[in-house]
Order: sequence, then C-alpha cells, then structure tokens
Amino acid sequence: MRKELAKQYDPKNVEDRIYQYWLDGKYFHAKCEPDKKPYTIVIPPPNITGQLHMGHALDNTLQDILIRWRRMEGYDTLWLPGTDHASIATEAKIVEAMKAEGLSKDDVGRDGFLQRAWEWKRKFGGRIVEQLKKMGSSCDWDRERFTMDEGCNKAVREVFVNLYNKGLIYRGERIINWCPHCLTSISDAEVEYEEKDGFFWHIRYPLSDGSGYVELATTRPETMLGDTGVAVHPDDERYKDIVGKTVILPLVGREIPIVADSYVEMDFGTGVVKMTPAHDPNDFEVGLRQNLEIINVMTDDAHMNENAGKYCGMTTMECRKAVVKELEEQGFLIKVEPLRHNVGVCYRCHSTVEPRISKQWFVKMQPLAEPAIDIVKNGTVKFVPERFDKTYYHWMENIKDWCISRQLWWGHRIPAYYCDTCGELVVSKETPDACPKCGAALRQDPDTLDTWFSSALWPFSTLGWPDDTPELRHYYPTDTLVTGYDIIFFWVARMIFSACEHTGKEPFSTVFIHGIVRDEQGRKMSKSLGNGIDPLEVIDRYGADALRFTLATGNSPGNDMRYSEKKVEASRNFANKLWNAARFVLMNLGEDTAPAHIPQDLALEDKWILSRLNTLTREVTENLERFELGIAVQKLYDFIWDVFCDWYIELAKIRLQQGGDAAKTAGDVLVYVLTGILKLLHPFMPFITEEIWQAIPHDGETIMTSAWPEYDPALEFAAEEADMDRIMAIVRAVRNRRAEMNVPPSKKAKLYIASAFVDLFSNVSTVFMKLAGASEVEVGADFALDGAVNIVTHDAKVYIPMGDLVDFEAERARLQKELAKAEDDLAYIRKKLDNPSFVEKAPAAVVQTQRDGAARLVDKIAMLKESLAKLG
RNA sequence: GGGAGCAUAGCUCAGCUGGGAGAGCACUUGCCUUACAAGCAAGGGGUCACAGGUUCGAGCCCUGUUGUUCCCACCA
Repeated sequence: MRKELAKQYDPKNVEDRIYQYWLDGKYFHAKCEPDKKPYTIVIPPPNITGQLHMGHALDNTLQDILIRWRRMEGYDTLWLPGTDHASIATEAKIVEAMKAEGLSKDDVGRDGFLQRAWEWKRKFGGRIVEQLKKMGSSCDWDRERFTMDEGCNKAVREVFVNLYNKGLIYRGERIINWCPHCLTSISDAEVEYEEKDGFFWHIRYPLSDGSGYVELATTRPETMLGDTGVAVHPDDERYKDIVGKTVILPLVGREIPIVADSYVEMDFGTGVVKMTPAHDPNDFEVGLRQNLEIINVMTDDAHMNENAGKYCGMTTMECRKAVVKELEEQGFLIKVEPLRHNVGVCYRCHSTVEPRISKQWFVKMQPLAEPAIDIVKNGTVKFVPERFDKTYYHWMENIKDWCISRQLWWGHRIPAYYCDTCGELVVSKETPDACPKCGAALRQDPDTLDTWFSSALWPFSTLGWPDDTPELRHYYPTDTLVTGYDIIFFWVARMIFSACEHTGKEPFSTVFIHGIVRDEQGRKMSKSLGNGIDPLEVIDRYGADALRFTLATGNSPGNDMRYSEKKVEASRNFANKLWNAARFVLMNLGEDTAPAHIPQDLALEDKWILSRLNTLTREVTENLERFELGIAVQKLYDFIWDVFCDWYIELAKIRLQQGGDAAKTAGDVLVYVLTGILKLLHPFMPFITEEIWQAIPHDGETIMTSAWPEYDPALEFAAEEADMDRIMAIVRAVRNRRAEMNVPPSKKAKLYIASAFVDLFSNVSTVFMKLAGASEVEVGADFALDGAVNIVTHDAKVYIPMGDLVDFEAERARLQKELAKAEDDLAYIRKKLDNPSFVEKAPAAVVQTQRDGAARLVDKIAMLKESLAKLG
C-alpha cells in the first residue's frame, strides 16, 4: 500500500521524523574508506555561548548542500562538526552568572571557576548543535569536536612548543590593546574602530629655558601625565630651533625633550605632538627610536595608577576632567574644539580600548606569512569569489606580530613555566615536575591563549594531528571551507599559515566565501537593533527546507543578501508545488510501478522532458562545481515549476486518461523525471525530497545515498525539443488570443492549423484540445476561412472561427502591428548579416543563428501577409 | 589615505567565458480546468547610474564621473 499524501505539505509532520531516520541509519557517518575519494568540510565551529542565527543558517545550508551533493556523487564524505570554547565570550557569561550569586572570579579561584565553566559548557554547549540539526545538517556527529577537548589541547601545546623552539613565539613587553572591561589584552584583529564625537584640547607646554611655549593638541589629555617627550617633523622650519631643547610638562613639572621624528605630520594640528610611549602605539614606536622614557600611568581597569601622582585612583574619565580643569586654571589650555574621530573598541564588549605597555606572548608573523601568501598565489588555496585573495594578501603582507596571551582563565593555558628561584623559563608539552636547572618548584604562566589560536588548528587538530591517524591521512587536506568574509582575518588566514607551518600542506583547497544576511531594510541583524530573525522560528512556521531554499536562492558568492519573509513564503509555496506534483504522480501509478526507469515507446513529450531533464542535470552539476549554488537552485525552480508541472504533467494527463500502455509509459516517465528532480533538489531541500522519494517507487534506503544523476548523451533529443517548441508556441499563441478576446475557457473552438509540419501537428491534436481550448483540430497546407481569428507563429498560421466574436478591423490592426514588428526585427538582423565584418569576424554559430532567425522571420512575414490579404 | 563591492522592472535580486534583458513579490484581466487558490492561464512594466572608449556587436571588457556600502590604515 502506497502512502497517501496530504493535500498540503506540512514540514512539521516530516522533518524531525526524517532526521531521526537518517541518524538511525548512520548515513551521516564517514567511514574513512581509503579506496574512495574523500570530500571533507570542517565546520566553522560555532561558539558554545551562541544561539543559531541567520549567519549560521546560511553558512550551514551552503555546507550541507555541498556535502549532500558530493555524498550522492559517491565521495567518502566527511562533514566534521564541533564547537568553539570562545574564551572571552564564555568567560564573560560565567562571570555574569557568578555576579548574580554575589561571587567574583577571585572568590571561587581558578579551579572553581573552571569547574563552573565546564559545567556551563556541559549544560549549554550542546544547544547550538541541536539547533544545527533542525536545519537538516548532515554532519558526522560521531566525530563532533570541541576546541578545548583533549585532542585540540594536545595540538595546541604541540604547536606552541614547536613555534617557541623555532623562535617564532616570544614573550616581550610591547604596547598592546587592553580591554578595560574584559580585563585582558586583545589582538589587533580584535579591535574595531567606531567614529565617536570627542574634543581636541589645545594645550601649551612651556620651554624650560623660558623662551616661550609650544602649542599642541590632544584628544586624550589625561595621558599627558605619562608624556615623556614632544615631537616635531625634522623638516619643519617653524620648529627647527627648538629641537633638542626641553619643555616643562604642565601639572607634572617633568622636564621632557623635544625630538624630531618624521612620524609627525606637519600640516595636521600645530605640527607638534605630545609623546606618551606607554599609551599610544605610534608614540611607542617613536619612543623606541628617540629613546624616550616609558611611564605607565594607568591600571589595567582604566584607572590612574601611582605614576599619575595626585590623580592616582581616578578613572581615566575623571582624570581627564581634572586635568583639563587644572590646565585651564593654570593658563595652559588654549582652546577646546569638537572633533569627530575614530576610537578603537573591543569587538566583544565595545569598550574603548586602552593601548598600554604589557608583557605578553606573541607569534612572530613574518616568517609564517610568507608561505601562506605563496600557497594562495600558486593556486593551491583558492578563494571563491577570487577577489577576496586581495583582502587576504593585503592583510598578510602588512601583518604585525600576533598577541596571543589573554588574561583569562577559560582557554588553553600557556605551556610556559617559570622558576621563581633561578629565573629559568621552561616551555614544554608535558607539565614539568620541577625546574630542570635548580630543581625548585615551577609556576605555570597564568595566562591562556587567544581562542583563535586553537581554531587556527581546527582543520587538522580535529583529524587527529599531531598523531598520524588514518583520518588525517585520508581526509586531510580538507576540500572546502565555507565561511563569511567577516572572519577571513580572524580565522581563515590563521588556519592557512598554521597549516603551512605545522602540516606542510594547505588546510583546504577552496575557501567558499559568503556575505552576511541582512534584514529587510538592508541593515545588519544585531541584538542592539533587535532586528534579528530567529531561524528556528522561521523553521517552525515554514519548514527548514523553505528556509534553506531561500538562503540558497539568495546566495551569490561573497555578496550580502536581504532576508524577507516574502522570500520564505515563495520557497514554502515551491515546496508545496513539488509536493502536489508528487501527489499527482502517486495518484496515477499502478501498484506494480517499478522504480525509476525509462520505458519503451516514448512519446514526443517524453523525449522532450527527458532531454530537458538531461540538460538540467548537466547544468546543475556544473553550477555546483563552480559554487554557483544560487544559479543551480534557480534552474531547479524553473524546471520543476514551469517545465515539469506546467507543461509535462498537463501533457501527461492526456495519456493517463487514455489508460493502457500509453498511460503506463507516461507513468513511468513521470516517476523517472520526478526521481531525477528529487535527487537534484535533495541537497537544497533534504526533508521534502526524502519524504516524497520514500513514497514513490524507489531502490535503496534513503535518497541521501542514492546516486547523483549524470548527463547522458543518449538522452539528448534535439529534434523533439524543437518540435515541442513549435507545438508550445501555438498553444501559447492561441491562449493569448483567447485571453485577449475574453473567450472563457469553457468555450471551445475548432483550430485550423496551416503549416508545413502537417504530421507533427496532426499527431498532437489532443494536446491542442487539452491545452488550447480546441474542440477539434484540422491541419493542412492552407485554409480559406471567413470570419476567423488569425494567429501566426514562426511555423504555422492558425485560424479560429469565432463567428460574430471576430472584429475584422481589430484583426487587421493586430496583424499589421505584428507584421511591422516582424519587419523591424528582420531589418535589424539583415543589417547585421549585410555587414561584411560581422559575417567575417563573428563565430560561425552566431552567424548561423542570425541566418536561421532571418529565415523564420521571412516565413512569418509571408504568413502574416497572406492572412492580411485574406481579410481583404 | 589605501582597497573592494554594489548601482538592471514599483520592491528584492539573478544574469556563467561579450551575440537584441530574466525571476520572485507587487500590479491588471480571466479562471474553483478532477496535483496544487500556497493554484492555473494571459498581460502591463526596464535609454541595464552617467560620460567616453575597445569591438562587427557591450548590462557584461577598459577609462573617467556620480551615488552608495564595506574592509584596511589610524593624523596626535
């Protein structure tokens, strides 16, 4: 007994059940079969703190499409899932949770804190994974990983020690970006810039010799407490005489030198800059060159420290006010002007970042960047779309050392150990028992590593590296990395140089880049705007297939897309259309219908649809190979709706009603084409295609592992396609005329078709009766009819006797108009063909197309003239 | 300051290596035609931002202009 399908497709009755069926069948599991060609994607691991948002939905839809397609193509397919520990974000959550209990990090201590963090991970870390399942993601859940699991930790320690031993990781006192809210250093990549309104305070510093003042301006007056110099440009004539002199720092009284450095812009401000090497990266550089003293005047939580003298203890903002007030009172403040300028903020919490001197661990980037640039330049790693390689090169070529230490507890702890007795530093994969030099107890560095340090190893750490595992040998390098352009720097670039350095190979061969999903008005979806759309809610209302289809349709590599519910509705309607097409097929099948096969005695329309499906198969496959997912999905939509449903099913009805062998053939072709459609569509809409596939005659357990359709030259029927076009042109033209004349569909009329294709049109009279409102059809060389509507296609003149409905004047006018149009068209083509350079230089095929077009127009013009002549 | 994207129908966007422009939604008209009204049929609507250039031929390639968005740098 075949399953009855409901009149409307209801994803709620289908999706969870199907997903469980796939899980039970272990179809997602990659078996690591060395004799099969592998295809591997590692998931961009979502943060354990995260909730599924549209970005994930898009990213995972694209990955699942590629994975499901390759799986059907017969690859040993691995989609490796996992989550990221997200040190800053997670730590912030734990701290917040503890705050509610009235506890601080120090209250619970490091071990207590980590216990809570792991507890939190156990509780909530799986949430986003469950949400990914709702999308239909066919990840190999048996291989799920976590960036802080034992294997990843082993890889992290291996990498850290390797780089350290090569001198590529070092510890040093540098100016770094400090987030006063997260209380940790962050890397350059983690600083964002926001335009903010501020002020430009113009101050004068008196020369020590009493000969006058220098005037300068600053946006951060509180930092003057740490000033250790004043700089001018060496070529600046205005200040030539004072270079080498000193000034007395107002409020502080410190005598500081005036130096000349080409960093200073002569035309900006007064051309004089105060130097605060401890709190400004540029000043720091100048300070190194000019031997300026470094005086840190701030604490790690944005307060002033003891070096700030009486301002000690104030917040930086309080200090700013106090300093400005005193400068004014003492006559050092010249003026204040408003200034809109860029301020660096923490990408996590958006607090203003304080640049400060601090002892941190760094990765020396230059030696790592070079091979990473080469591997993209020589095409081993490709960006799709290509233009992103520019972004990548620019970043890699100007890269600065990477600050990797974080003053956090949640993360991979730095495997460096200090001997407080003899000062020895030990960097080691294994935890050393005692100082190898003096035997005293060791103290491990309290800091952890940047989250991205472990995600940079993700493509190989998840496959077992540094151990030589069968998985690593078989699946690595991986194939495609699917991610948004917003994390090229954070993640993609770092994976590439890490893979080059540690595995000697590329981490993946293609980086498939997508844009971000914006809201209906084109704004970024964000928590603060409250304009985010919850994918789970969309799935609940429209189904995962509809959401996936929408996201795939809108995808053009590298470009942003707008989300709108209208689009999801259209996708839902499409799913319903397919559902009903399947219902129709099912209703017309005998109990003994075999699974998809091509029957004998194909009718014209059978060959036509098979040929069209064949072309579709080739094109969709090619589009997928080129990552043109949006184009592929559009072609499927058009084929299923316009070609299969609107034409083929309607044509098949004729023979299905006739019964007998003709009906059986039609039924077989319906099953064949429907099966092909389901397979091609499956990567995009996995649930509904599986549900239908299970309901129609089929071989195998799941469409997931059925064979991807292949282009077959034997199924190309060019002549039949041309014939069908002739027939369809007449059907369309007749419908058009009837609609124009407001003839109701119920009113049938005889069709006289005058054409050279007598046999073709005679054989399909039932088609015209079914689709073009014909009561009967007569085909011949020509007819002499009075009072008929005249229709002319390229291949035929069609007359419909409509008696008193016919308005001769209108008929004549319409034919005249069509004639004029045809003559214009012909003139246009003739002009081309009469141009010797066109005929000479254009490809032969193009010239031939134009000649054919001209010939068709000549025929059409002749027929139009005949019709006009008959009207008198 | 440097780089990149986008500009096509009322709206949202496709348009692959150049060969007389497409879809969805919206709109108009007629249809409950036994798969589907979340549907069927027919239709209206576009100097492809602007100006040059290359070419037999440009929405597509080149140059410039305008508008817009983003990334990087960070002039204190």
